Amino acid sequence: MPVLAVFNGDAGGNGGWLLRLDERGNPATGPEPHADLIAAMGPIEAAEGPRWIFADAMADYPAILRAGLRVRRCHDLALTEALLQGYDGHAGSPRRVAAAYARLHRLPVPEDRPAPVRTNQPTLFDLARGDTTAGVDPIEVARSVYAEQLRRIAATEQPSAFGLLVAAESASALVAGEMSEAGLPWRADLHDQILNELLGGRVMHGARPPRLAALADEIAAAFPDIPINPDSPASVLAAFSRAGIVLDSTYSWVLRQTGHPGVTPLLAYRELSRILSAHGWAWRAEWVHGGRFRPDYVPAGVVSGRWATRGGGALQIPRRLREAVVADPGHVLVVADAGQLEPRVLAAMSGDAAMARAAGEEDMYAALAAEAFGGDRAKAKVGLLGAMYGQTGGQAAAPLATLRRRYPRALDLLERAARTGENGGLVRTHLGRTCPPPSTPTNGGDPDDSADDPPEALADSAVDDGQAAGTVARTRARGRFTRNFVVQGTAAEWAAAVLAALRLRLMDLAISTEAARTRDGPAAELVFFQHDELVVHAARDHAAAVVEAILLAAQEASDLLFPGTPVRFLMRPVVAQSWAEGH
DNA sequence: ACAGACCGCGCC
DNA sequence: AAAGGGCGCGGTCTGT
Repeated sequence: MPVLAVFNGDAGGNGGWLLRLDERGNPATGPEPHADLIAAMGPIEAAEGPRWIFADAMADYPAILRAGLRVRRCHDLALTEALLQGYDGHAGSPRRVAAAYARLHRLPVPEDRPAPVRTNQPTLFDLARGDTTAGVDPIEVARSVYAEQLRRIAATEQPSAFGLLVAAESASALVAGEMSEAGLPWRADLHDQILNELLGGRVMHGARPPRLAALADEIAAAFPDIPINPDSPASVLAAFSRAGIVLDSTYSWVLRQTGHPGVTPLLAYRELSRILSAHGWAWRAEWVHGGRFRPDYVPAGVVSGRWATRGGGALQIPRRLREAVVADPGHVLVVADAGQLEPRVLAAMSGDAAMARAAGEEDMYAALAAEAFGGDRAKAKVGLLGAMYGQTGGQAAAPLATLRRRYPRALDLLERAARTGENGGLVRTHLGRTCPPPSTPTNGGDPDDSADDPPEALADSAVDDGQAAGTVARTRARGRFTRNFVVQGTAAEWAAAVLAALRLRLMDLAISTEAARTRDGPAAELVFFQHDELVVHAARDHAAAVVEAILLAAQEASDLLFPGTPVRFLMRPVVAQSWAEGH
């Protein structure tokens, strides 16, 4: 039986209401006010483990965690609303929905609670548009939104798939809260060691560390006729131009082609400078505390459903620095990443039997190569990646033609998605996440109101027109976006399902072991997730159980999304002391 | 002085 | 040899 938990949002208070619902979202009892909502939730979680309905788990769950409670399941109204609005062709901006919930939380609850009114309650969408009326009851609004969401989910083309998406998305919000609370183990001493080794030591704020200073001198020496600031692309372009080399960008691969002696120190400078500014001492002072790096995860922060983070650059930690991520004494890190996830997803979702056969192998690219590319693995890989990203020319062109001939169903899925996008249409992932509508030049960057605008169609007859060239380029870009969306988004769904399954298994592991929560911390907990890779921090004794849990979670996710598929989704857990070791 | 665009690159 | 998806971030540069 689902239980709606609404915090009343008063400053710093823990008060709120619980309302038990039936499976259609109708009230099963009256709302219960609680001065300490979390204290009231604890026994219910222990006894029943219900699906909690939260207005916005990303806002509500941290306080619950701080109070020492973890819940097994939830339905997140905000994330679900964004999914449903997206499904209906609206932009479904999570920001708008979040704002609606902030407003919902601020609504005063009528002292004399009226009998629940079934009509005239504003929907969340109304709230999001600011159409609220005074005197509405936030508990009843949340309840009716939930009931309405159940109805809308049931009305989708594939209700069970969409329901799975909602469950996985909601679970992601719980995982994100738990991972932020746990934090990624980060050894400051090792981080220092690496930085010192790379940069030659730490200097006063603002000055260049020795290695960077030396490289800057080398660069200057290579361009004797003109002062050069290696941090400024414009200055670099000017320096090369003075040396007789005219470039239109300073991308590393462009620079490398020049063969100029200044290139080697310049690229080395940029690489080190980036580590210093993005993940150096200043970064650590801001983001690492008590031996833990705690980024703010934003599940579904990317339109494709991938996670984003706010601050801390958590999804861009340079490989070199991963040596500083080391398990606590008596613990291990279990690192697992999904190998070749996106091409396997394509094989499974397209139902292309030949490609699925290749995806049943350990190395899918090698299998494709053996079957269709005379054993040339690189060709198979570049062709398939090009197909998923929308590359048409260059070295991908020839392999693409081969792929289209040998794996027509898989390629057809991609090309249909691209065409739909080019024609202004919307595409969906395997579970039903819908891409945002195209933005139009008239409304600039805000796609929120563009759902009814006429699509930009690809007009071949207008290609000659210089004015239309920009439109054609935008249209093609839209096609590449929708083409990639279906694969990237479905991969994100598989990964979210793995996370959801794994966190339940890890909770069970904690419960079943005596050392569920010793002074050394929990038996095992998720501490990092990045698109197709996860890290579990576990007491050494539980390493084997965690490995098993990861394998089972991956299998569970595959069975949920693609029952019976011959495609193998590889998730290879490695037990290691440091993240770097774990691959 | 501050905001926003652009750049180049880190990760997937 | 050199075209194509999604992000976040810190730096420079431009405009106000």
